[in-house]
Amino acid sequence: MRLNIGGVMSVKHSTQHKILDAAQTLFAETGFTDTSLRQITSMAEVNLASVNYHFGSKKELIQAVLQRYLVVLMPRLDQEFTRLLAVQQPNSLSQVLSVFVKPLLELNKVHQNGARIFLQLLGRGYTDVQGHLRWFFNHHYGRVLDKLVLLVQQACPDLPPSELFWRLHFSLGTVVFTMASNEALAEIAEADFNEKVDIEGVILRLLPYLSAAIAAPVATVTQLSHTAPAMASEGR
Amino acid sequence: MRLNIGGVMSVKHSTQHKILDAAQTLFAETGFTDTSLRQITSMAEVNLASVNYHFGSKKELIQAVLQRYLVVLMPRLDQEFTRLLAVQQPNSLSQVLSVFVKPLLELNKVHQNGARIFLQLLGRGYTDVQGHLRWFFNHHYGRVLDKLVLLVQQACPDLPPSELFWRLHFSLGTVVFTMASNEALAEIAEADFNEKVDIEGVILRLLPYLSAAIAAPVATVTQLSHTAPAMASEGR
DNA sequence: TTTAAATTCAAACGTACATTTCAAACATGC
DNA sequence: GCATGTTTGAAATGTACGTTTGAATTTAAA
Repeated sequence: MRLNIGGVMSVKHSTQHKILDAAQTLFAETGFTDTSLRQITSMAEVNLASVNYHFGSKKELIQAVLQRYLVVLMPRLDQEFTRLLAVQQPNSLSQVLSVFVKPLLELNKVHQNGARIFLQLLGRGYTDVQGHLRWFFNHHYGRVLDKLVLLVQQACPDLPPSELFWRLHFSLGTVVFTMASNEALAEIAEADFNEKVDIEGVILRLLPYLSAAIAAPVATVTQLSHTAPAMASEGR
Repeated sequence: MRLNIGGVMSVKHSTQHKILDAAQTLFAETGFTDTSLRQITSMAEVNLASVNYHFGSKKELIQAVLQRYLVVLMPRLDQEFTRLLAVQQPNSLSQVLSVFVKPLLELNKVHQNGARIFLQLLGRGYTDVQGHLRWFFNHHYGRVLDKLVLLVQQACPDLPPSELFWRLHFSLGTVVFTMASNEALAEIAEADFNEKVDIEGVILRLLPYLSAAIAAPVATVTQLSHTAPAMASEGR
């Protein structure tokens, strides 16, 4: 029989567990498409067929790897969002963004380096094609993210909804890309600035950056046309 | 014989040209690894073997696709950077970032939707594994980007170099991710806000966002430890 | 027109992949 | 200890890939 992903197999590292551990590492490093089941089962020291036996397919394995973190993270985030929404006066933007920090870092309890690995996987999920992952995210966790939008809206009442939409996606891009190339960046940072940077360091560097970015003054039409004059686009 | 990428074959669409056009579209949509030469040659309506005949390998095709834009964009950027570096008093951050707009939009002359396609390809180049592309970028255009760093440094003299390093990469992520998912975002924006958005619109929305982000106040140690208290990380 | 090079073409090659198969090993409750 | 259900194992299947080949065709110079 197969499945039973959420169940408590535990005790000694089961085959499922070994597969998940190897898969997340390789997926985070190399992306989903560029990681083969043979690499995974070889690193996990299990038989090739066991992936399809336990998870059904590679696609479902990918989702299982993400689920392990999402089922921990999203309820925590939901709880934080709900708490912030309950207070009387609106929260500041940096307050809103700060609630990500603890839940994310608690992913380190799920697995060593869990926070980094999860964010890398999230990045892969958005940049690799993997259409099923986008659907997967929205279908399961769309409600939670709606609360985030509401909170940011309250924190930045002057921001038009469409501008807020774009800026939240800009911010998602910042996080996701940073995490996808995290290893390379951390290496360079260490070599060039002699600065050891862990995932917590990166997250804390992101906060002021994103706070300022999302709350930036909206460019007026005159400013825009002055900044980038002439140049008729042929595009679209 | 093969190669002669920069040459003026023109007249009627040559096989090389047709391959490049099809390849850039598919690469931008699906990424490098997930696009097969068979898809490309089928869309281009040329023989499968012609890719290897004209470009040598898939890897070299990828580089050729990018080169078509880079050879136009980078000298233009270099010229703008040099101009800004020549003026007496330092430029503001938004002045520095604004110089990207025109050179980018001029890529629409290289090919229809060239600016969007190039930025999407750039994103793929950073997020897909493709180690050779990172080397390719740095080797050919590292000098130009050094000037950008210098300009931003002058515009934000209070920013420590390591902080600047991270923020520039955050910004790269913002741009690259936005462009990679540009199509999906533009669709949503149009559906939800009845707002037609082209590549120029996105770029102009990015400017104030990035300006504010890069110039954000640097979080002090006390601020950091207050924002995210306790929670000892087990990571790394 | 002849000739040689450049290009196209259909076919094949070798490799790697996800997935399936089915027998063997293992565990578990009776 | 036997029988039953679960998990593993080695091997094979079929598909898709990048690349190579060599003959056919087109191009362009002599």
